[in-house]
Amino acid sequence: MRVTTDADSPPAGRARLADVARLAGVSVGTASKALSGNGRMRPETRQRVLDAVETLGFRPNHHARTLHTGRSWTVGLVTTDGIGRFSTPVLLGAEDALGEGRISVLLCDTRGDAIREQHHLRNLMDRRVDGIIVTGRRTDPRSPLRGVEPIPTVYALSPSTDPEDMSVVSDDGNGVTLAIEHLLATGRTRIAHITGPAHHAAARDRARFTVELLAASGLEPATGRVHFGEWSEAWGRRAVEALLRTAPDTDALFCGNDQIARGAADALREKGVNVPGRVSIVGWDNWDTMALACRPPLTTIDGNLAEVGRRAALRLLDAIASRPEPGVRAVSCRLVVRESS
Amino acid sequence: MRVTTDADSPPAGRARLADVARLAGVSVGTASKALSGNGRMRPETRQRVLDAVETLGFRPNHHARTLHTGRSWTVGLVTTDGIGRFSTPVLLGAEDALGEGRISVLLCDTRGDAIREQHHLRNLMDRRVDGIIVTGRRTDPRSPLRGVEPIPTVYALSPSTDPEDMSVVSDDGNGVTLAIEHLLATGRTRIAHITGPAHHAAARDRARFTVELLAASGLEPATGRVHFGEWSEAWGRRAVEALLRTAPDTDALFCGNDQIARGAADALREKGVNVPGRVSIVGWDNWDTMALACRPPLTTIDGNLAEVGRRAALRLLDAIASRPEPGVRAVSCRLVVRESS
DNA sequence: AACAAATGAGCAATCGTTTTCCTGAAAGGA
DNA sequence: TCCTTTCAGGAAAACGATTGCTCATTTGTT
Repeated sequence: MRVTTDADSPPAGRARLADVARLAGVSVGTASKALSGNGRMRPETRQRVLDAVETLGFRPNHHARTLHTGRSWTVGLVTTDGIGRFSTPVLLGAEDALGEGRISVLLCDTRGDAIREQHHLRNLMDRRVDGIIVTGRRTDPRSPLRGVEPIPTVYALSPSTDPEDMSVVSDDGNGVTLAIEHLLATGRTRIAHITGPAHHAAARDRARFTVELLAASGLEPATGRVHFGEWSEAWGRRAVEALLRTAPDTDALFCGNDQIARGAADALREKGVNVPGRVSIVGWDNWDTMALACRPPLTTIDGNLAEVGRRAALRLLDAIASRPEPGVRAVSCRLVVRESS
Repeated sequence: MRVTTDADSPPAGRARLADVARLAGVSVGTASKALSGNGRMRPETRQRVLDAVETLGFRPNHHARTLHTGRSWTVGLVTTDGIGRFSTPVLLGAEDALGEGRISVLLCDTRGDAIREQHHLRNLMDRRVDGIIVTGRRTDPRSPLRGVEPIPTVYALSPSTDPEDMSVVSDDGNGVTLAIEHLLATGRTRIAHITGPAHHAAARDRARFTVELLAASGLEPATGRVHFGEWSEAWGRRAVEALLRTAPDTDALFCGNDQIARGAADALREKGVNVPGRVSIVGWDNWDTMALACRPPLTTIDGNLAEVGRRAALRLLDAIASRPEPGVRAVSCRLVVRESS
């Protein structure tokens, strides 16, 4: 209930377009046109409206506008489980790119729960979001969202299993290439690959690319096989200990993530093996708290996750402007050379 | 432009309340009342409406509702710089508590830029958010938001400098008490405190509480003073090396965060000093990748950051329901005992 | 049986913009 | 001078729900 003492008194609360119009001596419609730049009008009229906007501190009501135009200038950001180390940069990259487009982000954390996901999706549809970005912490493909048909959706980091959907991922093949070529270029040939659990796509893919790429140079992994394990420092240490026994002539370690790499570096140092003198190490993720704290600081592959988020947002904006381009796009990785190689 | 072939045909696109009403054979107003439970009506009438809702898959338009009622069921979550290790759990805790209240979260990352902050605030006001939660990555008090007067605001993690604002923080004093009492209870008396830079409130406050609490037991820090430095492992290592020279009889380290603690643990191990045999270590943050990967796993103080977020959200909900309770509330910490003590 | 009270349901105003007509008036051309 | 364009600006209909008010019916009371 807006309180006004009489018809022409200054309005209580926030100024409405009607107040602006009255002050400028024009109709509401004209005021609207003056602001949107749609209708034609005398420059001085427009200026009067603009001045009135200034004096009253008028800001248009977002919901009224959305109600009429159907565009909410909002996108839903659905994170599959928690907001972790991987989804955070994606999320920030997306928020950044969307902010440029004056679009706001509704955050939905599903905690990996399908019920909660459906719940959030209905909410997003009720709020008439212009689009949805889905991101998870793993690179394993995920099943597409259900029941959001008319709303453009982009999958970031974890691609959709449906190739007709839009997905943006980090290019693991490219990352492997950067790492292996760097090691070969610095004269290493007996390269071991230590990585995470085989049931993670990230581990499997990187391992496969590694083996293929080594084979292309007539090489094979130092121990003849890839070492799957966990994404932990402890696994890195254990793997190195085994490695020093089985293949003591190994001259480089390519690790599936920075934690494994750091564990490996620690184990080597404690065994008196010089890094990078006798063994080079390359990690993956460029996770600063690991890579920089490592002794020596880690050479590592940066998945450019913020860029993945940015690109996902840009594709979403394209799709919203109805230029749908389905398919998976991969963002190149970056090799960050530090002292471990 | 909604396309209908004739007045009574099923509507294209999403169902509106008008469609529900027509199907149920009642007026729009009655249908609305049937759903909100506000008006009185014959049970069978209500049921007809409910059935129609079901058949049409009707979901109310959020913006239309907000436009009329003024409540958007949305809160803005403003993070001061990035979304880091500290703001993430706060954010998740808040999102969780707000989700219970069927409220959505608009994410605003200011990147520490005042211009961007103002920009986001105006946006939030345009969207008529019901409330705002402000969070940062430091515990240093921050200046209150400007120009959001009528909107309830809660500061999480970094309190507002204005005591009349609502703030929720982690209780550093309590954390220090837990840590020191644990060390004393396990027989340690020559306790050193190694922490971050003195220009961080987190470092200063924890140091002050530590000195006070030791004094209360007739003790003083092992070296007679607190060691300020950085929040890094490297500083932890350096500090320990200095400590072993100046005060070799030190029997416990209380570190300002887990990174320092981990660095300290590494340095001690490498000097052949047994942990926890000869020296106990307690860290702060319970940051799993540090605390669990540490050798030995770290005893540490958990700031319960998710709970800080939850409590901030709950206070905000209270304030929205117009029960304003200004002031700073502190969330207790938790001592997580592992093998380093 | 007659009148008052309670109840069920509809009408229409409202929220604040956008946008589509539509109307005068001014300007231009013959 | 008269007729056709162009132009400025207004009136009003959306957009989709909520809610106060009104008006018939029932129901209840002597």
